[in-house]
Parts: sequence; structure tokens; C-alpha cells
Amino acid sequence: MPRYNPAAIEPKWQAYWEQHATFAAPRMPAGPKLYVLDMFPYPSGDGLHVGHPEGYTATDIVCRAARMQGKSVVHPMGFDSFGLPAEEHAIKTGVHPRAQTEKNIATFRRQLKMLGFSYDWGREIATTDVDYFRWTQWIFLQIYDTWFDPEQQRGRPISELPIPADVAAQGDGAVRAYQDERRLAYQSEAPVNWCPALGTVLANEEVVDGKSERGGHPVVRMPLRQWMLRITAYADRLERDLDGLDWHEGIKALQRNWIGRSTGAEVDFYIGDESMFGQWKAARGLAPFPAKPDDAVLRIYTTRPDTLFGATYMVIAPEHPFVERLTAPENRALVEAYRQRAAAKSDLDRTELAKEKTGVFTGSFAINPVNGEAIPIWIADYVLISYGAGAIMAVPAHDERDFEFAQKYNIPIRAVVQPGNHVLQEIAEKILAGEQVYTEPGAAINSDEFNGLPTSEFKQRITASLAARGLGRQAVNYKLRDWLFSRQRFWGEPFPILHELDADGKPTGRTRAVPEDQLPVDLPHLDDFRPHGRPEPPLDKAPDDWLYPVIDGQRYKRETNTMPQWAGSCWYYLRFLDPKNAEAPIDPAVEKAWMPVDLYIGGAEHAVLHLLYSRFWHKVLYDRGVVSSPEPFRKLVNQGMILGENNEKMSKSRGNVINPDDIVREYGADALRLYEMFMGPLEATKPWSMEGVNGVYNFLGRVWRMIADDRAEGMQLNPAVGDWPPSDEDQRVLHRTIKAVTEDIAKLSFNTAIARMMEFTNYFTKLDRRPRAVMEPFVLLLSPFAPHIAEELWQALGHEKTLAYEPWPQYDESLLAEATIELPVQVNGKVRGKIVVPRGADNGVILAAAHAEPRVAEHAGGKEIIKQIVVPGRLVNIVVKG
RNA sequence: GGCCGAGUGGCGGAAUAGGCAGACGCUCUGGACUUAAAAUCCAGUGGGGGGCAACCCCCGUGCGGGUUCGAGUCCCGCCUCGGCCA
Repeated sequence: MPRYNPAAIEPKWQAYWEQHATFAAPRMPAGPKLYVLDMFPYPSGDGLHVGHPEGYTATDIVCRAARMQGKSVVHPMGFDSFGLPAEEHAIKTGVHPRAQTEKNIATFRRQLKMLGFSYDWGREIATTDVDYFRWTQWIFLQIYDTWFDPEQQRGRPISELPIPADVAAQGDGAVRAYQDERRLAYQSEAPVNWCPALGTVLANEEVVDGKSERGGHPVVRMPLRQWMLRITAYADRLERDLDGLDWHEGIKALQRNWIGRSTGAEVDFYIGDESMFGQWKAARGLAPFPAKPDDAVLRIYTTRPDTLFGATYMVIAPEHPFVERLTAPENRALVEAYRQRAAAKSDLDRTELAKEKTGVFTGSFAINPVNGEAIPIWIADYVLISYGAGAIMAVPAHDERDFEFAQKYNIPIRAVVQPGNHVLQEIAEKILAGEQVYTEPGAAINSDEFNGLPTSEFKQRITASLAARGLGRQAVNYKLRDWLFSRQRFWGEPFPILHELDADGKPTGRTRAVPEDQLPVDLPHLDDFRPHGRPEPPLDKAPDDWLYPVIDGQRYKRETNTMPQWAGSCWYYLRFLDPKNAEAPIDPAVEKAWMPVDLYIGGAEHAVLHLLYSRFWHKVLYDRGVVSSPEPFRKLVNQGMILGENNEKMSKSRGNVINPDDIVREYGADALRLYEMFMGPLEATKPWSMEGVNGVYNFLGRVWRMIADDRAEGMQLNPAVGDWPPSDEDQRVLHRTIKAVTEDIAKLSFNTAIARMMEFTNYFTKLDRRPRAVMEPFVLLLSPFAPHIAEELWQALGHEKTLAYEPWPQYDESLLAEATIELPVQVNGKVRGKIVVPRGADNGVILAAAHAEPRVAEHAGGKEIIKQIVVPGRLVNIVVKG
């Protein structure tokens, strides 16, 4: 075997590992366990991207090293294979999405195997496997069967939901409706992006500037019956449990931000007959604040109840259910036109991008509960129906958006917060005159008996006061919204839900779960995948025998929405541990033994949604006793993005995409792996460099020649390698390398580990006696990074079996230290010379040596010494005057 | 606008806990081997200045201050870039 030839040795060892099932993990861990997980890829038609092997190599290094360190390692891989592109392809070509998906998976699997990752391929799953999504459906039914008990702060079976007597008295129908309203999976009307020209509903990312991405056709937002998951019930736990996780603080902050917990107050504004206000208010004082607002009031949520006296108008979202009622006949036309315009805009357009606020007056008034003032109710799209109560009190003096709006529509601006002393007098006057907005805390003014109170105290006092009078209460609100969990698509998991039909074939409004023994609900056969031109999901085209099952003589219509792509990735980490289980999603004993995931690596683009969603499912499963721990991912690391050689994001349109196949063909998998790890810190964004790939390829060539004889005909050791006894210096270099590589792997600092191995190679290639006792541990150190070359060299060194389970080299601290050390000597902080002293020399000896150093003497000699600092093993600093 | 992260040679990046800035790699330059090239090996490679030379001096981690014997690292005030959110 002459030259280093990855094209020959890599397939050889990949075949060896496969034949010997080298990386098969036991069903139950044997000894200390380690669960290392990659974010499984979406198998796109483009094949693997160089971003994928970055995280995958990192986890592979950790796994390979851990196996050698005696850990029981499970390291699985699979495919997140539902998704829009396969369906789009099917619409165009008529090819079933499954066929396309399987083709793409085959490509991904080939590419992943070509890179030599130590996955246990026996655990491979795809979210599109019927055997897999059977359990996705099963978990959905658990969620459907669960309500959230606010007292215990946990999900409980719906059968344990206490039914109030008055509901029970109304009979079975009322009880079921009561339960349905409280399930973690419930139905609701939610807006979708309906594109009449394409005859289909579009995902948010398919809508650009209110037009379809494909074709640029107009898109309207229309309400449609949808499934929602009540993730907001778990908001507090999702936030609180972040504390115990070994995640980057930045990612935790991102999640907290997304959850967006705020504390404020709900307040009811009276909207009934003005003359009855006094009576209404008095009645409110007699009972606690109603859980649900009645028709006489407009309920708002505010984080600034202290500005209640400054409210000069109200705003309700265009979708608010009271719009009809509150619109005076003469304003109807205007309001209707406004609502239609708002419907065409996305939330983003309405809030973030809106340069100018717009709105229309309804003609109605609400009465401010604290001062009895009647203030106009407006409709404006800067208020979203989905946040808070979908209605706000507007305080233009102290809110930027309200201020802008009030200026535009000439609405009074009344200051109720006296700015703090840090605000310039001139500015403060403008604020008090309503000419400038002030959003910071201060002291209350124009607020009756509350005048003078600081903002934070005022908030508490007014909230308590409102609560005492039945007009409001303290409330917590989240930016996080319930999860819109249905899609109007074919290529997704069908919902295991049936809608009851009456004798005329009309839905009764009652739903039921598909019985567990009838799972999975597979996708029906469709003749073609083209849209049917109605907003209803494509599964409405399914044949009747699928669409209309009969159970116990009762006829049902199946749910025709499908689940979003997030669903399958919410729990795949569990199924990997027990992928073939036909009785349950996972055997509880297996779950208890392997969970939680010890290390989870993936792209930062999933830092919010995927992680939040899967944590939510996990918590529901935890509450329902399916899993034993409240959090799935103990340690999380986000790999950085790899940019193109031109420092721009890689994309086909920029023409800077690097294909892993090309790199492997030219340099080999080991070089690709090593390069991706050597580029820089795992979490950093960094540009690709072909010259850098060549650099690590050269390093592998040097390693090869250090051990193997590249001029020999067959595989033969370099004559310099032999059973020579290692010198002290040889030992130091080896043990220093073992220590550094071991510690760097633990820190995921792979780039520096590789640098240390390069130093080792630079040292030993210069020697013509390379002790076998030093070469062997080095090959083991290299093996997690570049496993193929390491196996080949290990074999050349005379070993028959794979090195995958060889014990990891240990370093000996006593061999690291040299007898003498070199210390830099500074004079006034500048290095002027170096001295060599025995290790552990005392300060007197060190200082004497320092002063004896000619250049030090030159700079310090004859001057007054102010201070002398000796940092043991580090340096000497002599501080002199002048 | 808010939050998070980052600014170090020609480039990617190193630098425990405040202690020799630039490890390691790339690039480039020179040399060896070769008829020649490739491959390989050896040496040099932050900027400026001085010396025949071994060497020596000054400056230098985005900018401006500060703390310290000593700051890439800590503190204060900015600037620029990237990500997320509004």
C-alpha cells in the first residue's frame, strides 16, 4: 500500500463496520450510558449539504471517544421526511410523494454512510414510516385526551376533569362540549393563507408580500376550522425548566423571549347603555371578576394598568368578535372595507413593517371604569386578535404606537406619568403637553387618589383596587400562542380523529378519537395530487371508504387536515431507543435507562420552535406517565453556519454551494470530517476554504507517512517505526497530546485538538526513531476524528480487530513536566529576556537568575527597584523607577 | 429600537483564572531533491526602524478612556458586523 489513498481504505472500513455491526448499541445500556443525538435531516432533493456533516462529525467524535472510554453509547440517525417539496413535486409530476421521499432518503443514507459516522443504523427511522407515525398519532391522542389542571400545574386525563353541576345537569352533550373546550388539542377558527388562483392554502413561508411565492397570485387570510395545541398552558413550566438545562444562555434567552411572559392586568370597559353604567359598576362590586367577559363589556389586557387614567381611546383588532356589534350603521361600509384590507395583510405587515398606523372609528364608546369617561372605540390592525384579549386601551402619552395613531387621527393625548429627573426639563414639558411620548416609569399625575405614586407601586395598587371592585384582575400574558397544529396538505400525518355525522350526513360537531387498536390511520390513495380548488384540505378528495368509516353503526367523517412537519420531530429521540416496538411508542424501562439525551447538536435555526414544541410534547408525555423525566435534552449545542468561499450564505443562486460528494471524491471522508472540525469553533459561523481542505488532507498524508512506508509495495510500516524506547521528550510530547486531545474533546473544542495532533506529527516526523509505543496511542487519539485512516494504520501496526473499543489512552501527569522551565523576565511589563531555572526553584533563585540575564541587567541595572513580581511557572516582572 | 453574539496578521483561527499576543493550518517567499514538473522535505512569513552579523529598538488584538506591576482578557463610553425579536 503505497500512498495515502482514502478512496481505497474508506469503503473498506465502512464495509467492515457494517459487517461486524461495530456500532450497534445494546437495547439496554451496559454500564454508564451516553445518548448523543443529531438533529435528523429533512431529506431534500439536493442531497446532503456541507452544513450537515459539521454537527454530525462533532457528535461522532464524542461518541467514538466515549466508546473507547467505556461508555455505552447510543447514536442513531433517521429522517424528518414529511414536508412540502415532495408534495409540490407530486402535484407537478403525479409521482407519489412517498416515492420521491424514499429516493431522497436513499441518497441521504448513502451520503451519511460514505462519511463514516458511527451510527447504529439498525435504529433508523423516518417520520413518514407508517410504523412511526402510528405512534405520532397515538401521542396526539394522548394530548387530545389531556386537560391542564392549573391547580396542580400538570396535564391530566380528560376523564378526571371535574364537571360543574350545572353543566352535568344539561346532559351528555353539554359535558362533552365542556370537555372538548379544555383538551390540550382543540378545534378553533384560525386564519389561513388562502390563494384562490392556486386553489390551495399556503404556508406562511410560501407567502411573500401578500402574494403567493409561486406565481405571485393574491393571497387572502380567511378563517378555517383548525386544530390547536394548548402549549400556552405549559408556558410557565417551559420557561421555568430551562433553568436546569446545560444550554447556552443565549438560546435559553431566545426561548424565554419567545414565551414572552408578561404580568399586567385585565380590565373590563363597560360598553352597554351609558345611563346604566353606575348600576353596572355597583353590581360588579358585589361579585368576583367574571372568568369570561359578558356582552356588556370589552375586556382588555394591559401591562401598564398605571396609565388607565390616560386612556383616551380603545382599539379592537379587525377580527374581534365585537366588531359587528360596536359598529354604528353609518360607519358600517368603512369598517367593512377596512376589515377586508386588514385580512390581506400578514401579522408581520401589520405590526413590524407598518410604517403608518391605520384605523377606522366604529361610532361606539366604552366607559373607563376608573373615571367614568366615555372614550371612542376604534378598529386598527396594529392590534392583533391573537395577542392578549385582541383589544387594548390606548394611552397615547405613554405608548409609541398609540401616540403615533392618536397624532394621525387627532385623538387627545393626556400625560399621566411625570417623567423622572433624568429627563431634560424642556423634554418633560413637551411630554406633559402631549407633544412627546414617554414610555419609561415615573410618578403618577392626573390620576386622582393615585397621584404621586411611582409606576411600579401604582401598578400593584390599581390592580388590587380594580380587583376589589370586580372591574379587573391581575393577569399573566404570553407572547407564545397556542400552536396551530393542522395543515391543509396531503403529505403529513393524518389526524386520528373522527367527526360524528347525523342521519343527513351533516357533522354534529362532536368528535371522537380513532380507537387505539385501529391505528395507524394511513394516508388514502389519491388519483392525483392536484388541488381541488377549495380551502378544505386535499384529503377531502379521498375515496368514501376511507373518508366515511362506520363504527358501531355510527357513521363518521375522518378529519382531513394533516399534522405539520414539526409533529414527527417532536418525539423521534424517544423512538430511536426502541424503534421496532409494536406495543408502545417506547418501552418504559428502555426510556428510563437511556433518557435524557446527553448531548443534542443541531442548527441554530431550530433554537426556538422545534425545541419548544418537543419540550412541550415531552412534558405532556411526562404528565401522562409515558416518560420519566420532565426535560428531553440535557445539553444542547448549536453548530454555526458554514458560509461559501465568498463569505456569503451558501445557495444555488449564489453559485457557492460545496457538495460533500465532490470533497469526498477528491480528498476523502476523513479529510472532510477533519476539515469541518478544524475550520474553527463548532458554534461559530465560518467560511469554507478549499485550500483549508487541502491543508488537512496534507496533514493526513503526513500522518500516513509517519507510520506507513509509502514506498513499499504492500502495507508496511515506515522503517522509522519500531520498538525503540521512547525518550523523555517523546513521552512528554505524547502525554501532552493525550491530555490536550482528551480535554478538548470534552469541551467540544475540536479545532484545537487537531492542532495538538498536528504538533505531535510535526515533532515525530522529524525523528528517524518513532517508538511504536508512542505511535499506537496517537492512532487511537486520531481515530474519532479520522476513523478510516486510523483503522488502517492500526491494522498496519499489527492489530486484527477494529480499534473502536480499544481503551482510550491515559496520560501520566508526571511525564508531562520538564526538569527545567523557561521563564520570561519583564522589566516594567516588557519582556526583556528569558531565564532557565529548575522546576520549583524558589523566588530568590529565580530573581537572581533574572538579574543576571544581560538584557534584563541592561534595562533594570542601577535603577531603583520598586517591586518584583514572580508568578510561579509563568513569568517575572521587575518594576523599576525611571 | 430591544436582546444575544462577535471584532486579533494577507486569510481561517489560538491564547487556563489578568501573566511571553499571533499556537495550528492556509497563503506567499526562498532553498533541497528532480533533466523538468508534481509530490515531498527544510527555512522564513504582524507592521515599522537600526545593525556586516548573532541580534536590538519602537508600534500593534475595532475606537476613546480607566483599573493594574501587567489588559486581547476586567470596568465605563462609543463604532462596525452577524443572529433573533419588535
